[in-house]
Amino acid sequence: MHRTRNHGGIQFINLRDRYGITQVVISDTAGAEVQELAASLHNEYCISVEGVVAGRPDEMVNSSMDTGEIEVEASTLQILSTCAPIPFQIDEESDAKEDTRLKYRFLDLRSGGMQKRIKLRHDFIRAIREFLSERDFYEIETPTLIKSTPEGARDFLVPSRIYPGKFYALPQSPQLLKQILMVSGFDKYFQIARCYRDEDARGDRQLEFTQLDLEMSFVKRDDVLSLMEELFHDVFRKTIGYETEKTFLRLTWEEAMNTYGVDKPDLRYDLPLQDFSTLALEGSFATFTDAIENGGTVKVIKAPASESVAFSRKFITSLEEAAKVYKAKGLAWMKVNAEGHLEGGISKFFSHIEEKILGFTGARPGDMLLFVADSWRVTCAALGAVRVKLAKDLSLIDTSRFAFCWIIDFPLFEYNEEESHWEAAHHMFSMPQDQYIDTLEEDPGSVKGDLYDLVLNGNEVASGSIRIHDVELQKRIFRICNFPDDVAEERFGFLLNAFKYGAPPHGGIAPGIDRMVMIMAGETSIKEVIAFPKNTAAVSPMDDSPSYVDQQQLDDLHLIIKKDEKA
RNA sequence: GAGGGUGUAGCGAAGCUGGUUAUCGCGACGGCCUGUCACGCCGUAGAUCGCGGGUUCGAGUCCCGUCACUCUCGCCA
Repeated sequence: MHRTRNHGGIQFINLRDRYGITQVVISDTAGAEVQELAASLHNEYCISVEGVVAGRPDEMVNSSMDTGEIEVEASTLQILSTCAPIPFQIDEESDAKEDTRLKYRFLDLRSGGMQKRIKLRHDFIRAIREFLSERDFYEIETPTLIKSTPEGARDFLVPSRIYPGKFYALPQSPQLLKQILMVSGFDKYFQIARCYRDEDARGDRQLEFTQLDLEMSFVKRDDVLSLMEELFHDVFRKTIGYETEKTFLRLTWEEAMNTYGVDKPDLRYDLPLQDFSTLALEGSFATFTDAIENGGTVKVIKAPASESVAFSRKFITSLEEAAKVYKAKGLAWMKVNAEGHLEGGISKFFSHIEEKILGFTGARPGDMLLFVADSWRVTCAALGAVRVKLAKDLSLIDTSRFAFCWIIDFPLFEYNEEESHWEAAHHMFSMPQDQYIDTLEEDPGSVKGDLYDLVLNGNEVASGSIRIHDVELQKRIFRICNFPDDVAEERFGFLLNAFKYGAPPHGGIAPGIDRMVMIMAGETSIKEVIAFPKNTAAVSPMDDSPSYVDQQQLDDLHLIIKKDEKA
């Protein structure tokens, strides 16, 4: 029972189920007994009503309600279950704090919004299964108790009762198993796979999450990309009636970093970054020239004049704060005044090349230019953050769009300063691009991989690659990543062994289901599309996991708990 | 590991520079009401202001500490 309105002689009940709300009328015709029982009803009771569905009198039609033209004239009423006082009201969207919503998730899930999002998630997964099944993919389950392999994130470990001191790990993804399925001849595989990574949670990250895991044999990069383009075109149309582009824009990693400052650009707005280094050298602003002499880069972004937001000191400071999060030391600026001249900020260092700057940036009266000078990485990241904040604050985001793009040609390796060795930027099973294969070891940092990410509205929603299927090449990659042959053999021997037996070339991708549904639902937290999520402290407030276990369970698992130093 | 924000009744909020009995809406409880649909009207109860300490004649308000939640950096291929 959603709500009731008792007028003494007549009572209305809004009866709610998964499909919506229908009005029940309790009037004289129901009889005194039913009327009396109805008067005792409270919100969220579970009730059973029998009666006649009838059209409402003309003037009583409620046009704002799907079922507003009819009502049920009750003849019998039964209380199936009463309800304790509820901690928050159940409406379309709950206004309770997230913590409270999670503690009483069974109530929160009754809200219209949660019901819709869970349905959307179901529809999305169903459409994916249908699309891929029609294309001859097999859905194959892989184990959730696997060997712990060093792949990047921390593993969740499961102690073995039978083998003291040995552990299973929960998969960070079915990566190695799906590659082995390729060796086994299942050349088109997918799975709606749960993945586990023991790292800190975020708004768009849970420690367990769901991927569409997918792999194909005998494919090149473009085969995977075009399959995904068709898949999402089909699935978006079927689930939310949105027509995506037939093909998605492709940017190289370098292009994306240079133009948008991130490897996951939001293309619902433009606001490109421009390289200002050449012009900076013509000016006399020491911060810029110093940065360039130290091998750095100066970049500029143009903030278009806004009617609603003044480019005040306070506003610029808030942008500078955004830049500083990404290690920029500051944010330089200049404005174009009504006469079309540069003024304020650092403009005095550049007055002699005003024309060039205005031409280069296309800045018009009322616009503002914002600069960061630092190492290439810091400059890109910091100004990229400024770009995102500008788009939000100046309301430049077209929220009706779903803007997909591919990011390709990622670096294969990055250097781990703390541990002084190279490691895989993506994972160690991705294929280097052909032109680098002979000389991998000479300059790992310059090697581009056959890697691709799918980006949607500024979120990384899928990541994949063409894989290595050659034992020797795989071993070379392991060696570069500080896994000598004996260690690699111990950790990944089963994969190397499989590759000895006629492994086909293969590649795949893994779109994140939670994130995609989140974006489709217009939400900014994946908790809104997960029935039972955990909070940022990795706790489930409803069942209070994680929890302590009995000593007997620990004994069975041969575990001794070290006393916390703080305790 | 680090930074920002929040914490006042079951829920959501207000409470200005410290000053009577901590305010409002929703909800709950009791009553009235025959066409409502966020029904309406009358009434009642409900708060150690997250917790601990300090400053003060006096603390929801100021200071220190601490806990919880949340966002972000790190981390997460």
